[in-house]
Amino acid sequence: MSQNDRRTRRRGEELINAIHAAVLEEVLEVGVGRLTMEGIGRRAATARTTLYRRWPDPIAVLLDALYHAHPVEEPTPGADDLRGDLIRSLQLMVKWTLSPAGRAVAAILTDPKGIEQVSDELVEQVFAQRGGTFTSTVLRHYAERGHFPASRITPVVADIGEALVVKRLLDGAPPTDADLADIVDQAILPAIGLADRLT
Amino acid sequence: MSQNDRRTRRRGEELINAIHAAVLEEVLEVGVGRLTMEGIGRRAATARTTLYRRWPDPIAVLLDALYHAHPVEEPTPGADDLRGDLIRSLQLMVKWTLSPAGRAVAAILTDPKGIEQVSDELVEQVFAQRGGTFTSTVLRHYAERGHFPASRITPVVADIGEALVVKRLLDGAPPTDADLADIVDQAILPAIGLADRLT
DNA sequence: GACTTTAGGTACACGACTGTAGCTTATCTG
DNA sequence: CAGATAAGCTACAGTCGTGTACCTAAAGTC
Repeated sequence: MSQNDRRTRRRGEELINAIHAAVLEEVLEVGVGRLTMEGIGRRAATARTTLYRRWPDPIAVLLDALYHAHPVEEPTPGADDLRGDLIRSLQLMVKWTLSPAGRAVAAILTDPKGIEQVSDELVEQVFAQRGGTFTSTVLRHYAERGHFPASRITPVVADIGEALVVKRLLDGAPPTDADLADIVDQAILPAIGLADRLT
Repeated sequence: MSQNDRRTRRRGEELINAIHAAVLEEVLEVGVGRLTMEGIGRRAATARTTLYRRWPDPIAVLLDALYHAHPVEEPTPGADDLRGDLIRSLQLMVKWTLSPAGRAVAAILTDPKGIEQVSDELVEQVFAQRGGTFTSTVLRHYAERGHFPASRITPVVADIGEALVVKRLLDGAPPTDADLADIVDQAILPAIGLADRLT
């Protein structure tokens, strides 16, 4: 080892974790389209050869990192607080979306060639939740308990919260808790017929 | 001219239009991050030197194309049909978003480095409309005429329609007219207190 | 301490894109 | 028709990423 002689040499899991972290950072900076083995290796401070021993191309590294990322937290509707639980479910969504894995998924979804490259299994595993899971879990829970008719949970209604959060994120301004409360009060609750606004 | 001897040689506007069209196609295929002078020139069937004579880099070509693209159609609220006008405004939005220019703007907005490269003037000119313009124009029109209180047009409410359309587009399924009607009936109208659903 | 595994490093040929220079020639203008 | 303009083409040196081969030495195993 000529220069840059690091005393310790990472192996196995430790090394792989570093590479996973590196690829997630890299994709945020350059986008899916410009991921390179070079860039990943540089950021993880490892040789390209090491990467090629395990993965055939940069996308494979990225998908592997996502596969091993922490799963999405599920909203768990509590006692008797529809409004609060909706807000909390959107908070979970925001939290996940701002995490490295969440932002990487967003990068793939918005890349022209992103989704084509993803295997079907991974789509199931990682991407399935992105849909209407967050608020609709909560909505179904309260509809079953008679707080409002289940027929109100149409595909459109199930997406309102997520859609508005996505819009805010695309606009570059992650929603605050107050924004989330507004979304619940001014969009979701009216849509299910529970307009408890005081206008 | 050695091989590929084209009888006609394009000049001026004709050539530039071809280049503009080429860059818009190119960005849809490869994304903002992978735009190259090579690719644009290849697609427009022109020499790279011709491109360099006019633009310093691929992004400049793209922005110039957007600058010269047809502007966004504005929704024009009609006589007395809030629901119909809302649907029409969303139809305009979908139409624009699916156009080459619209999709190119989306590509820039979702690119990690996309927005940074855009000059402020162009943001004003091209991107300003993307916000809540479509439905909120209609909403303001009818609020002024007393169909519902203007105080209902909060930032959240103004974004509901656009947000849901964006969500559908991100999911890869451009909304049909029936979808747009559902969005209006099940999300926008309830939010402004005009729940004319028959559930 | 010897042996296996595997990360780190160097080197190389290949291909894509860059930015510039310089030439040829089609097209437009007066 | 003559001259000016600008598009088309070729060439080239430089940069960056690719994928592979091959060597070295650190980290683990017995």
